[in-house]
Amino acid sequence: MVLPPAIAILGPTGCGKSALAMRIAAALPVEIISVDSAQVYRGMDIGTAKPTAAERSFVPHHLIDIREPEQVYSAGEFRGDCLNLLQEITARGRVPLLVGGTMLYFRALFQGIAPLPTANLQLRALIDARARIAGWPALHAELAARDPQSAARIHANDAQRIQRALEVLELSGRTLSDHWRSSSPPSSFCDWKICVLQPTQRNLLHAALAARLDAMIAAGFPAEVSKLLARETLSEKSAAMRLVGYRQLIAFCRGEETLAVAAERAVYATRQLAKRQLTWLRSDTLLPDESYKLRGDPFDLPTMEQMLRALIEAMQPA
RNA sequence: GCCCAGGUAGCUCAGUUGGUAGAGCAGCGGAUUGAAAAUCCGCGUGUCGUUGGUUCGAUUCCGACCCUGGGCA
Repeated sequence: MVLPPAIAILGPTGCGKSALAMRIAAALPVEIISVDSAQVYRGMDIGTAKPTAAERSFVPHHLIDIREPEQVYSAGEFRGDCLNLLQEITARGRVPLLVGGTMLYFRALFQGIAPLPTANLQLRALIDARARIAGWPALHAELAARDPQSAARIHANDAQRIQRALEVLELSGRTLSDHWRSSSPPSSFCDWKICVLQPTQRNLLHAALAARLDAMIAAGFPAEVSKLLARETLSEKSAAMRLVGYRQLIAFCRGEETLAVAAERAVYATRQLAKRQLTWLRSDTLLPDESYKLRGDPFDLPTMEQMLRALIEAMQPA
């Protein structure tokens, strides 16, 4: 599959991806596709650092506010939605600009993803119940008997992946490894420009993240969490309520912790998220070919200016 | 000034009946296929406050001093 020309910006949380995107939008006719598993949720604006109303009216944004917090979204759905949007935006004569930090979504787009059965909440509840009695290592042993390849790859403590592997077995009668063999092929994106924002000084990123959380709290983040907690349909175990910041502020909203302590733990969680994102950026399984990449340190302003100019020049219609 | 309790990893603390020490959190590295801001794995040398004494050997016992908290004046 050959994808139409596009620009992608990927980098850890809080490193200025959106700001760079807005500067590109000021110079090129783009539409933004959010590659962010948290910004899909309606009503979760402050804590997910969603683009402002002004930014969203200045340039069209896609894949933001497409789910209620009770619902789920997935890498597979993202791939489908994104491929459709790439076609539509290109047909409108504009350039798709992908911006985000959910690296699994980027990989699903760049490398393809196997056509697997979708999540089945009933079946998951069933597997959870069995795990409570027998323990996850026992279910891992069961997986080892039915799908040795996946069991060898998945750690006995990794409940989430053991559950998924068993779920796929039950729903399709085939092993995960078997599905992977019929994986959709990697896309070809030779006309793409991929900007990788990779901070070289971790302390600068950490300072930016702490400052950003303070700003979020000043902007009413705790009230946003309270409002979500008041929804009777929303479980604290749901994916949305486990998001960085939200999960930690719940303790404050229930009066179990001071704001200072909850905020400190939220900053820890944010730093750990950024670290995992940086691990993805260093991995060579994310993008197949180094040649499409423009790498830069977002805290090194001259480098960023240079990158921006090179990018706009490259995408300028001939 | 006197009395008491402390001083051990970046933080909170455990421990060593004398053979130079380990948890949680933080941090760092890695994995990552419909929950991915999720989930999981790996990584622990630090003047054991300082200094003298006893001892083959002291972070541990004894003395002095310094610092912190509490109490009494």
